Amino acid sequence: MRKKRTTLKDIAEAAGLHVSTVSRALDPNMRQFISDEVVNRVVAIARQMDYRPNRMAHGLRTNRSMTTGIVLPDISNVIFPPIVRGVESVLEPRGYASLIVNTDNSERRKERLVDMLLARGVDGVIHAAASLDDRAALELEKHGVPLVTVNRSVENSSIPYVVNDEADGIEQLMAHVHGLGHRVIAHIAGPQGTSTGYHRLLAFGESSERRGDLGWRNRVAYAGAFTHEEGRRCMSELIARDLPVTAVIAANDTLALGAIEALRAHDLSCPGDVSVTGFNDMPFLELIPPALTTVRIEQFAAGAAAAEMLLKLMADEPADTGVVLPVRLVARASTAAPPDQARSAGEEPQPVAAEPADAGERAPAQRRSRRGSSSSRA
Amino acid sequence: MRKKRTTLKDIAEAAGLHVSTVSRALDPNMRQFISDEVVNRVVAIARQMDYRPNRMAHGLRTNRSMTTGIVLPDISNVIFPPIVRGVESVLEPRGYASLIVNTDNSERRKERLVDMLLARGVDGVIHAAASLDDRAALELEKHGVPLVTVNRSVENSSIPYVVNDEADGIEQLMAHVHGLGHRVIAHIAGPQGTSTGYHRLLAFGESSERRGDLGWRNRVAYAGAFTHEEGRRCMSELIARDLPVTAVIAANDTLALGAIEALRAHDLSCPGDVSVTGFNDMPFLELIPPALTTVRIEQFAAGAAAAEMLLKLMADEPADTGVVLPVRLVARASTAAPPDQARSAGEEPQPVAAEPADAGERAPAQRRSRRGSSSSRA
DNA sequence: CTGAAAGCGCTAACAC
DNA sequence: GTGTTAGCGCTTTCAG
Repeated sequence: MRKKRTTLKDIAEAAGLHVSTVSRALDPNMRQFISDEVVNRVVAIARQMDYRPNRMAHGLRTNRSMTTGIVLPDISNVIFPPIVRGVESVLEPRGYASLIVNTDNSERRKERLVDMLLARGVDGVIHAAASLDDRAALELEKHGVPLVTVNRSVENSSIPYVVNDEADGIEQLMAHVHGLGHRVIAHIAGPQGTSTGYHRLLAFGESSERRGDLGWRNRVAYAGAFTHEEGRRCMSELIARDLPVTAVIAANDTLALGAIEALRAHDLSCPGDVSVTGFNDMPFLELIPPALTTVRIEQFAAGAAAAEMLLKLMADEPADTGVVLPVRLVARASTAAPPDQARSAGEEPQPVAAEPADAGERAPAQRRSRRGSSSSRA
Repeated sequence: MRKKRTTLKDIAEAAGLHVSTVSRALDPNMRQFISDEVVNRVVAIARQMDYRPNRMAHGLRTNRSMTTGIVLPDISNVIFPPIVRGVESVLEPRGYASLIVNTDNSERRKERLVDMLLARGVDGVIHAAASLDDRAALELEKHGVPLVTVNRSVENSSIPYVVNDEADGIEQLMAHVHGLGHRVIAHIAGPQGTSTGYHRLLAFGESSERRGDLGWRNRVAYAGAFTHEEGRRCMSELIARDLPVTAVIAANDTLALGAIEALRAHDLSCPGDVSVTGFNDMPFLELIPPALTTVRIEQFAAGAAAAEMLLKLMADEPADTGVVLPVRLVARASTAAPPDQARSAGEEPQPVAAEPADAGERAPAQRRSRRGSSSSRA
């Protein structure tokens, strides 16, 4: 059985004052209207009685719970915890606590969870699991709950967002592999219901066309989720299409890891036969061979920026409609010059590492290669 | 500005009933006292008006917030998210939401955060960041807030816990390396203020002595935290002691990874010169060469078990005083037979792989070896 | 400067 | 079965 908490009333009785006076004495903004003597006495008694304001009562009265919601696809996914820490780095010092929920990419679940957050009267929500047409987000908007999406955005809405520069990230990757000599480049696209999957694909297409590659559509495989398994499946699919692909831009690191696994299963090496790139720069990535070339996104900073925006919204101050954070290429070992030569089929000559073209079509599966090296016992 | 929520009063007016009647009609446990006709009407109106019970008001009245706290060292540490998911897998279906806080291993911070949880009236707390003498946990106990520690335990207290079988895990690792022929085994001990660090060291000592090794104390390096850097530092320290160590039992995976890095920096190979083991079996570990031999703990199950206990405590039902979950050895590539021969100095002959002893003392740094293989570009 | 009174939205005796 | 009343702990007019 729990001990009864001390309330303002208890303090009031102990101090021989009215509760409202005690309330004022304990409220930094109201202290000015109370004599110093009383303030000191009340504060002393409060401390001594181990008083802790009841936030539920406070919230009921003021309609502010000092609690926010953080909606994630899955906290187990390594890219989200840093976002959460970023959010809390700004919210916690301001007195907010966070209810964290995981949608597991289920829209139904998402709506249930948002309902739950609403029921608890959250003052605002950070949404890292948004889909392009996010019903739950619109529901929050409808109820006037301040909302910022982070990492992903909601299309055709005025919902403020903090996202990464997907287009620039893809462009940097494309420039990198192009510079290495690759001319036939494939894409493992992420779920098209998410802004990340969608915009990265878009950027891949635009970047391809900018380089004179109009046939890129044939070289896209669509992942249903940002998972290892889907990466594997998509890579197998690409291999089965028997195109002369020498580089694969995966929509994120997890897909890339799966893709490399599939290559290995087909006796192809990365980067010997096929170069592969990721997106996000997950922790520990540099330790997994071949160390993945990827694009680094600043998750902590994104979370912090989103929280700053949310603070403004919660205070009814004007806030940005959106922030796009810069990203940067991290070139590692999973990309290298294509096997044999760089091919070119009508493009302008490239400045970097572009050897004279080799006209013949070449299936990607033609050369035997070393397998992954990590699991043999010494 | 937020739209006003519909309240019981709104429904009461719309239905021409009293709020208390509406309250009963909406409460599954009170429905029985209300006529079906009214129940149906109320439910219909509630749905139509998008009614959502105000949990703050409910909590204020009933003294139950339907919210629990989860205290972690750091959600960014990959072993904790699965625990959280395990907890929520049982709590969420029962209507609880969770406030997650990160202590960053600071006792001061921990107390502040527990204060914050108390202020929000959490119905119970899952504590995964307990220290052996945890003031914050005792504070919670004092206030009568149901509490279960998970992963770690609090010494000399009656606080219920869910932990892993540290002793058995260490024993399995010791049996494994001993079986491979290792006789001079070191330990990188975790922080001695945590039950994991403390009990693993204890188990290392007992297991050593059971095998006739009484000199193990000289082969222990103490890490101040479960970090990569500390693992590196401790391994360097062990190397500097110039003992004929051929195997190192690190208190967890992160320390082990740091240790392997230090070996590499000293031109020693793992497992060629020194075998290294971890504890926890973090995700992706099998992909990082040399794949670490470790002990797998069931984090999700631990979280779920802790939550089950918490549910009982919150319902004032009798609960276990503690649960010890079994662990299991995962042998991978970071352990192998010692270089040259297995040494033995007075122990009984070992059944597995124990070659005749080599009498000479041998410094661990004597043989040059291959370096880590992950970062070369093709 | 301090006190009195009302009420946030809900539940739980207690009436009828 | 349903209405009445009181009150959880707090803030916030309104008086004085």
